[in-house]
Amino acid sequence: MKYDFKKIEAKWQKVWQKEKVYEPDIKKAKKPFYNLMMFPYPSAEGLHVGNAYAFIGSDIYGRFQRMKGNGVFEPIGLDGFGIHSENYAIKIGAHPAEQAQISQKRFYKQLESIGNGFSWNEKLETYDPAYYKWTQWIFIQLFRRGLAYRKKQPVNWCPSCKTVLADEQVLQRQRANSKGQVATGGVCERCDAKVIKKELEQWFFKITNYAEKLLKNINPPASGGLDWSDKVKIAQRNWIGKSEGAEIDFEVKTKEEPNFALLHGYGGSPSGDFFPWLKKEIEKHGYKVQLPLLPHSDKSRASEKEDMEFLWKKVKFDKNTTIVAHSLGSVVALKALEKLKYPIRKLVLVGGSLEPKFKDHERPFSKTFGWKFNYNKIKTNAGKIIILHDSNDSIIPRDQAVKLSDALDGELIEVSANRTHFNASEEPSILECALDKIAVFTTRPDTLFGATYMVLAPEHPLIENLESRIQNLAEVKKYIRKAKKKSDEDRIAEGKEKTGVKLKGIKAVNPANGKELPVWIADYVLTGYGTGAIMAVPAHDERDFEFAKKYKLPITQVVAPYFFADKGKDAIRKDKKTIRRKTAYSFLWDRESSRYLCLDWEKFGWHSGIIGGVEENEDYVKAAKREIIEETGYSNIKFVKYLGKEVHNHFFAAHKDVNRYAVGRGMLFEITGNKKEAVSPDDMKNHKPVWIEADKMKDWLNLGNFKYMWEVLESGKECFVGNGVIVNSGKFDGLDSEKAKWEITKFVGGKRKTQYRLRDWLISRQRYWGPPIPMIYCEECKKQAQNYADRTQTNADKFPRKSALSQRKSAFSKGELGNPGWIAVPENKLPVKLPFVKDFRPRGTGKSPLATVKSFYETKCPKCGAKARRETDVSDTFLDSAWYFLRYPSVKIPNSGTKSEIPWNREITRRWLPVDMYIGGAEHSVLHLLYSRFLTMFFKDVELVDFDEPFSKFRAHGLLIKEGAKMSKSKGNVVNPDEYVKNFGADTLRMYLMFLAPFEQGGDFRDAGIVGVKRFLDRVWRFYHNANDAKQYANDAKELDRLLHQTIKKVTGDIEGLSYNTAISALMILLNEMEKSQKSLVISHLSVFLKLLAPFAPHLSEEIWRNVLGHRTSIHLEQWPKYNPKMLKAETFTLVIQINGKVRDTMEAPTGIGKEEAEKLAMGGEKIKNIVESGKIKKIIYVPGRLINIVI
RNA sequence: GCCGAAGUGGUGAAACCUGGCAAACACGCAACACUCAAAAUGUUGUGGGCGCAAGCCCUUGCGGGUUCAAAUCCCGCCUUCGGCACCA
Repeated sequence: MKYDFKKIEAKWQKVWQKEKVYEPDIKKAKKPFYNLMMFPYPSAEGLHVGNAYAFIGSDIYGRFQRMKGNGVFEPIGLDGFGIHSENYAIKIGAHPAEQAQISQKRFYKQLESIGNGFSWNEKLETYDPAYYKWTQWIFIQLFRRGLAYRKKQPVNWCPSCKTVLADEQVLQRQRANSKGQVATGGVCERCDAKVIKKELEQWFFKITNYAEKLLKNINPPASGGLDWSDKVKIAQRNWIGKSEGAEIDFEVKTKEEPNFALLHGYGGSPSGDFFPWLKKEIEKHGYKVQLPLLPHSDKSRASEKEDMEFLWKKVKFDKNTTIVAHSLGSVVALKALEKLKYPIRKLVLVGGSLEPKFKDHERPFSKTFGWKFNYNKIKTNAGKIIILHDSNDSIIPRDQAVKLSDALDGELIEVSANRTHFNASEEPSILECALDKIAVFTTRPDTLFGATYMVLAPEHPLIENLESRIQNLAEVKKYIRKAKKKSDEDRIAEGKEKTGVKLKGIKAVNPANGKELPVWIADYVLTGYGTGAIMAVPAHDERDFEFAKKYKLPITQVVAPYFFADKGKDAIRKDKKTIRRKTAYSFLWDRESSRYLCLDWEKFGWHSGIIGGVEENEDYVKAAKREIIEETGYSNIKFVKYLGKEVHNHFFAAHKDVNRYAVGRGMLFEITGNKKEAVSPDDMKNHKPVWIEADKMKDWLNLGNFKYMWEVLESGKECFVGNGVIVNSGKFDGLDSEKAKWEITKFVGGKRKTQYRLRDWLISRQRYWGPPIPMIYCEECKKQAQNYADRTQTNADKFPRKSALSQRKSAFSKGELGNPGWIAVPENKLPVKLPFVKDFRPRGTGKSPLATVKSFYETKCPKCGAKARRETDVSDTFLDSAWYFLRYPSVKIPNSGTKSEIPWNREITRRWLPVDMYIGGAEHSVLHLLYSRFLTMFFKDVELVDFDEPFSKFRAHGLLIKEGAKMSKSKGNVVNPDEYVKNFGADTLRMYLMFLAPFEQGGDFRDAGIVGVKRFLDRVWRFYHNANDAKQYANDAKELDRLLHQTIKKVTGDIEGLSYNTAISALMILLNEMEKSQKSLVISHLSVFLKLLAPFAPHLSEEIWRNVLGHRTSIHLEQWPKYNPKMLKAETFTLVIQINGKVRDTMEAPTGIGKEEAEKLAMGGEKIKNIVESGKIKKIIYVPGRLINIVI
């Protein structure tokens, strides 16, 4: 009988579907096991063999788990919404909606043909409105809770295709520029044009809110944590990129110094509240302060006229004036600004109010201070405006502060004052607002004293505020414009060379030492990270060093490499005193022979360069020169360069019998002639000069400081980024730099801060083929929302809930308040269906093609009914796939048991999730998995699920290549699985793919190899048809039994570890043996082998199981064989006999023998006897059950 | 530059976690059997060198170390592949 795989495979695929072999009872399944494989995005070219490879590997695992008695759920679906599918449609000139239907059909057919045990009942497609309805719903949930927001952000733009590109569509290319520097740059996937940046306003998800949790959960306590491969965990950890450091404020100084006018409040005075303190603090900075006693301090006299007349007469305002006004003083300040004929520098309103509405206060003001203002006038005159509000203010309600900031377009800063309404005698937040500051994030606050300049990102907001005081504004603006538009291609032209422009007229003050620093803007500082500004410490940061060198900025060392002997012969001795000495270290170079003159301190075991003390009237170079001549005699020498900066070395100097603390510098000298002086024998006493070859230096030198200097010489890296001892930092000198970090931070009033590299998730795509973002923009609601807008994010929750304001606030969700004008589509109006647009191709406008469909975007505001406009962007494909695993089990089950409709059934979700085994491509180990984890955490927080990690176990499959090269259409080496299914059968293809290499490693598909597996299956087929009467034979074959049990053990373990290749090889070995010993077969051998084979070759094994062995039910529902540990052991083993670790003989020995018996056995052999006789036995090692090693 | 993975026959690979006969299992190749012949199938052989042979020597990218014993553990280097890339 012939193995007719075509017939067999088609037959069983149908039967399986009919018998629902692979469909667990979703509601009741016992031991539910969710076996998930990342769903593919389909193209009409059909299933790639890489997809097949991954799916088969996942399926084998699922089948194995099913036979282990689990209710396995193995769903399948298509990720056909999004950019990949759209691009494919563009390429072949089809419409994605129509193409999706064609691709879907083909894909499902192909997926069926490879024989996977899918639950076909639960399939889903991301472009199905029934699915993306929920994708939109999820967007709305995030929006409501303030986790979806709008922000301007540069996007990738292809000027040739005139379209926005997703990051994945930008290919990184390495190119060399004209200078020969190599850099990478982005080019368009489709047309190869250089990609530039363009700014657009987009939707983002605040994944950064979960940064810490995303990081922490990766490395959970042993109890039920994430079983993921380390590689993926590390990749995620790097992506999140946590770093701890400090935020430190630098004060900004301009040529024209500011002066201050402090205006107290009602009933206050220059000696009340924080005013005396504030005046003193500002004066400390050397600025002039005016602090008048205003007429309104006397309640009865409060009036506009009087206050104003007083101000004009007594207080001087100019363009450098900063007004700080407290409480009712704010009203006076505003009126003054309205009348002023020129703008001032800055206005700080502390606990101020727009209208004379003071809570719980008697109000003589209504008549005297019921003023009206011309806000536009005030805005232009006030310069920068800051509204400082105390979140616990008992006098000024918060809505007043919000209104004030709205009316004036001011920056609202909400803090917790030391006393309510800023009534304490010291209020540091006021000082911070009054002075101009640049906040900086650094992980090295210990190097603060070495900050010699400051750099702002080109987009830094402060630049705008300082505009009037920047003397080279035109140049600066030009740089900013260029930087913003800068494409990666431009970067290539520049190499990685840093560029920047100095802000002339602007200085910053180093808070550690009060020194004035120049301020630069440069695009090597990124807007999106930290505060968008850095303190530059060129001596200890390579980037800053490079920049400082290019622009000739000062470099100050503040950390010295520190070498401290705490053990060994040079260890500090407590009984000796420590002598500090300035020391010159040098290497003398002989260019011709490429050797260096060093010192060998034979008695002390030191290998060093030339060492010498620096005398009072000498500098390092002079001292080194003198020392070289004294100690080596060479006098024709020339100084070449310093090797790094100061180095500290603390050790016990045996030759002088003291502890020495040497502070020194390394230098390189070169020999210029062969003149040599005599060296006094006294100088030769402790050490003698030796010449060392350049390539030996690294190994020869054995003192830390010299090793370091040699490294500097070799690498040319003068910048020291390591830890060490603090120098040039005032009272912190001598401290360990690691310890100094937080002491210096504290000293300058900095804050400890944790930064993450992770950025918020950009959701908007200006494309067609995706779920429309379910948002509507309404001008009417914008005004409403702004009135109550919560401008501050930090203290929003502190605000008392019971107040009338918060009740009114509840009319708007957090998202609506944070994004005034944006209203979510009501849930019962979902889905927002993607309209059919004939010309769906991306436009050159930076807008989605949906923006051309009037009937789509013209709508009414669901909140107020006014005319409104729908969002026309669609969401990122990653959003579709970030939650599909939650949907699968609930696809066919309408939700139940919950009040409001949600995308999944809670009970079923509880039963099936988290996913027990998730297999997918390594290329998704960062983004897809991170996004899925983020959404799951969010769902947990809003109580939609009760777990916060979606995938308990994840493994990445390897990449399948063809004949040693990546498969690609341009190479014409793409393998079409259909062909192989047709020619060899699905079972053969399955086994071949898995046999190639470990599943997690990936394999090399070579046509030649597949026949081996085909032969194997042919042999299985023939074997079973010939061995039909095996049951006649007695069970007398111990050897075969043992192999059978060993194979069960091996295959079981290998499948668990995804080592399918070795599992298959074990099956081959077993078949070989069974064929050889047909006579000793029993029926149990036949079933066991077949069951072990079943996950790999499901059709063949099913056919034999039912039609040859005569079973009625599917083999795939059978119990997985168990091995008997007792059956694994043999009665004899091969004793390996080694002489000196080399195998000389082997012999069969009974399993349990001890050392003596083994020895006797070994010596018994002629061969061994001969060898042993020639020498004396030193030692005998016996490894029970394995070998004996005789050492002679 | 940083992070990660990997280097073993003509080829895919196994043994690496847990040190103990390196190359399992397959492909390919060679010879033989069956055949008029071929295909298919089967049998045998197949890391390299020396040898008629028994046997001996060498061999897991390179160099060192630990050990009775190293592909396996440790240190240093080289090469290839993958990811990130001015993250202060």
